[in-house]
Amino acid sequence: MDYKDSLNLPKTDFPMKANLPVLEEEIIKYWDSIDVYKNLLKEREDKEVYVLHDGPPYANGHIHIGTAFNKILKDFIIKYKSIRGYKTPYIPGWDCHGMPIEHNVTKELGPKLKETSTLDLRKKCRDYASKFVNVQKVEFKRLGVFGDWDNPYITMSKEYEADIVDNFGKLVEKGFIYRGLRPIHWCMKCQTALAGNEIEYEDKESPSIFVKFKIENEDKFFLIWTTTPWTLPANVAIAFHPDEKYVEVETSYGRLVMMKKLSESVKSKLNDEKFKIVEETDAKKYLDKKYIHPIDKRKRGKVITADFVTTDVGTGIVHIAPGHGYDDYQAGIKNDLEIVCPVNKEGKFFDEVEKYGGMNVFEANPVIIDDLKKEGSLIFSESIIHSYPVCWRCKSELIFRATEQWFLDVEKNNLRNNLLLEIDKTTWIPVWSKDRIYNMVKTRPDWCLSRQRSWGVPIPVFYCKKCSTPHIKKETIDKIRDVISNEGSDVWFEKDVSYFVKDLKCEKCGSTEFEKETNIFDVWFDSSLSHSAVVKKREELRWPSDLYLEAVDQHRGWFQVSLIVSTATDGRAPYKEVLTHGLILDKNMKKMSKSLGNVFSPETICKKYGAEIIRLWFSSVDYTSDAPFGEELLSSSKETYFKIRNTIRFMLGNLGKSQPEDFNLTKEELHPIDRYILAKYVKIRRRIIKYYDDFEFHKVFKEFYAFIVTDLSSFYLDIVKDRLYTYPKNSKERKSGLFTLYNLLDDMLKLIAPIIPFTVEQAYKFFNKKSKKESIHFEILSDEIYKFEDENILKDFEVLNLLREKVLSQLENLRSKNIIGKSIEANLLINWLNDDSKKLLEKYKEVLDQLFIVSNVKFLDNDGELLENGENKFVLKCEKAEEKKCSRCWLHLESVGNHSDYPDLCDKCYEAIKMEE
RNA sequence: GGGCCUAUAGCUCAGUUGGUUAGAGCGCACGCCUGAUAAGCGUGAGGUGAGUGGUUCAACUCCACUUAGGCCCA
Repeated sequence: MDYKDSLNLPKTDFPMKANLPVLEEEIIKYWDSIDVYKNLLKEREDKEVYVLHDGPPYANGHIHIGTAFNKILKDFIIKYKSIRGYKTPYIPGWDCHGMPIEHNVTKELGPKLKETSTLDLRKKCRDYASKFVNVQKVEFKRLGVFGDWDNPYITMSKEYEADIVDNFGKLVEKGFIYRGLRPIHWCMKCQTALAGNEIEYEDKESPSIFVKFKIENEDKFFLIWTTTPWTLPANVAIAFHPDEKYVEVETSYGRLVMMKKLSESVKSKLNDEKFKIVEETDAKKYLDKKYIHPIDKRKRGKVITADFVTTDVGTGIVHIAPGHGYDDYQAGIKNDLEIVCPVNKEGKFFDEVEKYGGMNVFEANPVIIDDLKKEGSLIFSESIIHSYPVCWRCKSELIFRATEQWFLDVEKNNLRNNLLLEIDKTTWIPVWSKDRIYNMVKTRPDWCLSRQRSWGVPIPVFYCKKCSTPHIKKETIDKIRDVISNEGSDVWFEKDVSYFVKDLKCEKCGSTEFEKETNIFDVWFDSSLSHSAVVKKREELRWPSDLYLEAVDQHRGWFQVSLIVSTATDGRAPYKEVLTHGLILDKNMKKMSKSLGNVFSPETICKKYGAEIIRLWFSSVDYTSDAPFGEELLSSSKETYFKIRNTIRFMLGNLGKSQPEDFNLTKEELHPIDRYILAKYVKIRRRIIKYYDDFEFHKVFKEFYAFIVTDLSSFYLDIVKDRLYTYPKNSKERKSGLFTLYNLLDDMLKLIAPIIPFTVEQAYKFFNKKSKKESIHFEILSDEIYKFEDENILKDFEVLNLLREKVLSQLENLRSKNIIGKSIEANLLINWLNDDSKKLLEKYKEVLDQLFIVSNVKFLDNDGELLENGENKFVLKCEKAEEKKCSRCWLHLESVGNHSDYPDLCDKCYEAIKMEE
């Protein structure tokens, strides 16, 4: 007879197949329909606030896997903190101004650019940014990220722009802002200054030349080395290394001074038979000497020392042009040199420059070399390949060019030291990231705030039309701020000076005619102020933030600029803790790039696999270093997901339609194996909570998944299913199992909710719970489950599990000999050899057959395998069960045949059948 | 060229202050079950710890260098 229908087999509508791409879309619609973000905050109204402030991605293009990684990591934290009972407002933001957008818009315009007014261009940029804000918003939401998507912060909003101007005013008032002439990277094609992060390096071929500079009133020459001949017209000095030895050498070209260490290399390059060292000296000997300028023979140059002088290539003496190099500039400041910059914004020499006026600097290179050759001062020339800065957008080669710019002075008011102190006070995860940003801040130059562009917030300064003196006053800036706060920053390009401020008078010349600054702020200045424009302004947030979380490149970027402005204006860091994650690389740990074709869009993956699969993968990798990503890797994530999902489904299926009140038991009434699995779970859960608190998601993932696989699927669930299927429906044994499943599932769903929010939401719908909420994410993960803590039972099971291992291996042995198939076809003969073992076996004698999933466990002397572990000593042996098989539970038991109305049933199954009749 | 980081099985990760034979899960191979079934269970094979050298009785672990890769800066 087939008793299958009399069993309590699992039954649930929670589907085995997830069909995540569709399911997720549906759940997102559901979340929208219940306004999950707002109502979650409402649920936590009176709770402590946790502020994770979102760093704004750039509103340019679709999101990529790296952006997704960052947002999902943030979402892990937001959802975890929330389910632990914090109120977690999360305001996503977008960085909207800046060069890349303007560049793209400019490119789209093509030749039409010339007819486009600044205002029109800005309008197009604004539309462009808006478009991608909306695109990315949808893409982020699709990943399951909770946030205030209806009210994000947008750096091009009026309020935000006004706040930028406001903070600039504060910085001006405190004296941090100055206007200075300084060499900066200059793109002559884009005609703009570039910030450090807008520069790339490429290999370039440059001339490398040795030029002799005649020492004044002596028949000797300094032999200098340079790779930028075009900077020679701007030469004002030459530099020796302070600690190196120098030599004077007789050559066919006269008596030359050079570094001793490099003289051999110079000799071989010159291939000069006359080459002969005649005197050994050092830099000091030449410091008060002058030399005749290589281009303008009327001028005289100075001799200085500098430690940046290269000692392994060249001649050991370098020419210094403070207007055309950063090191040179620093040396110039130190030695009080003139900053000469005879090059215009198109990269051409000023017309006044003799011979080379109007010539492009790179075109001038060969001409200058030729001239030097003609007059005999060039004594060697070759080509070298070196890495050279290029513009990040147009890829054309950059030059250093001294121009007037607005700067933020990092030394003012002891700012640099304060930054370092603030870095020290902040918690950095991982710890090394503190050293990284510390070293960067320690050596960083002043911040060049101005950009010669259109798409950005204008620098609120006026210039006297007559004498060009800048008018930069807090009161004026505040007035400009008020106008922008009402009308947006476009107004700067629309209206005259008088619209912003009346009765202005030049402090210097008394003129009342002014014009507006045409430069805009570096886009990093915009995002640096989100701590003010967002965290301080939004009432649901609290300043300073608890956490900033961005990729490792933001040590130079957002982490640093935010720290600078916040410390300058508010005297402290805008964050208490900073988490840095690595980047997503391809499966071979190579950088992703379009040209290599190894780029994945999150959208495609969501469509094919689902966001949960990406989330699961992200949770499994250690984000402190870079992580690989590729479609192949996703398949392991997929397997993992199915295992978790199926385990949840099995638990839901066994709980079926039963309600919690159907199996209300006390801890003491529980089956020992149930008490054990709960105790085991508690132990693992404590660790998981700690990992969450430390933001170590890959450990959360690992512990959780290992529990699912090792403790639940292959151990507990495999054991308990016999009890759930075959025991009388209302038996205590069965209730105990249901009670356990219920408590485990209830806690586990909440525990893993931050990682796979969609799946737990779906499971929650099929889960019969008392007092259910609209969403599982409204629930709070309390520590109530810790009441099942039980160290003693864990200790007992350490030994029992060793026994189980032995039993399994013996069963496998029988199976390989075709004596048994499944394990319940066998019996275990076991005996103790000492008191501890006896106690243990007697304590659990009722459940050992279940634990080992065999038909009978018999305490008999036997000739089996010896197991010795610490205080315990057993001998055990498995053999085929010869008892009759119960047709219902399939166990081989003595009691089969006891009941004449059901001769093929054991006692327990007989009882179960009778109760149902 | 400088600062910081990474390197343990095919994959993702563990490995306490240096101390037995370097662990886990997945994947893979083989077997079992067919009452979780596009599931479940068991067993097994996989490692020159990136490389070289050093410190030590003892190094995956500490030090130096090298290689490969990443970020940032020049």
